[in-house]
Amino acid sequence: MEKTDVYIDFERSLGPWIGRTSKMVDYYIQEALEKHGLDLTKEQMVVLKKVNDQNGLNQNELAFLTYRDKSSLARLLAKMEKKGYLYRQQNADDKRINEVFLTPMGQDIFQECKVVINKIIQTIEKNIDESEIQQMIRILKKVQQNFSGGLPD
Amino acid sequence: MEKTDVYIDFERSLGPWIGRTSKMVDYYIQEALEKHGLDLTKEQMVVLKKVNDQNGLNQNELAFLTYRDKSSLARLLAKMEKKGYLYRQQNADDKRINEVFLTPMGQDIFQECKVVINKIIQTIEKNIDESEIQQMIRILKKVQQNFSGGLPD
DNA sequence: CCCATATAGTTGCACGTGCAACTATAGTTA
DNA sequence: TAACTATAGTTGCACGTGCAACTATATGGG
Repeated sequence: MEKTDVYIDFERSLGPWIGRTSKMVDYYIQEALEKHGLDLTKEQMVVLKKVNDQNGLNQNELAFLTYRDKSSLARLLAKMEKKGYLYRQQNADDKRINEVFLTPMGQDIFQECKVVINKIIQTIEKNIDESEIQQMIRILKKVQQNFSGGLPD
Repeated sequence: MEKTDVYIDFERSLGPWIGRTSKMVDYYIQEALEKHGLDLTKEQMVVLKKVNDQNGLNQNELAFLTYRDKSSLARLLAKMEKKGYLYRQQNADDKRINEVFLTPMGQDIFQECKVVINKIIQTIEKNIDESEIQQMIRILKKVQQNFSGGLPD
């Protein structure tokens, strides 16, 4: 390679490491959910947890809080509603709004889910001490801030 | 919340931070590619780079090296072949094998791509010094190792 | 030589994604 | 009240994903 060539060392940079680790975390979560016999995807789990924590949120709020497009959220809700985990209730004052609630069945599923979530957290953070976790989160925040300014020209 | 309740603080744990940052990185890359007028997705870029670095890999190797299922890879290749970025050549000795090569057009696209990749690396790592990057990669490796043992019971 | 097994690649399926266009309702202003 | 605008949610589209079943070619043993 010539000196003037732009050297690409993407592998040694943060991006691919974050991406690959994220992918592994996702696989692990999916596997853990299946192993516990839960009929849930990782994405559905995130929505289930959010609805459990804050009952009655509308779809736009839920989409924002779970970092997805409102159309993606609508489709997740449709599937979870079909499985009987939650229901959408039209707001009487503003008929455009659907408020989302867990069914008793959804609440039960979430109780099971909590066990899995805790197991996941323990596995991810095994052999990593609290100071390292804080350090890591601090740097990840920096990375996120680096994108807030938009694209450089 | 009762003391006996399993407290879930997923938000303060590493998992969601890694996932969200990864998502932001992906959006950023996609945006950067579009802004440079490159008709490429982030995933196609990864494949393009790998084929550029190692010409003549077969599909299985390429799938392994880019961390995807061989079927996902096959579909990426089909799209990139259709756009004229690469071609697949059946191995004469073992007709099951396709070896993958960049076309001249694919090589040109990759040259453009390099500029974008370097811009991405710079943006991600802005205000983060080398020791922090090394620290981060060290912890991410630990997280990945935590999954290698399979699921705990 | 033939059959069983292994391997490379493809295809069908169900999942999730964002964007853009669309419907319906709400609110505001002439 | 009618018209314009904003907002919540849905739908079509193209993208990418893994798994399982499938085809075709290779290989090794009886």
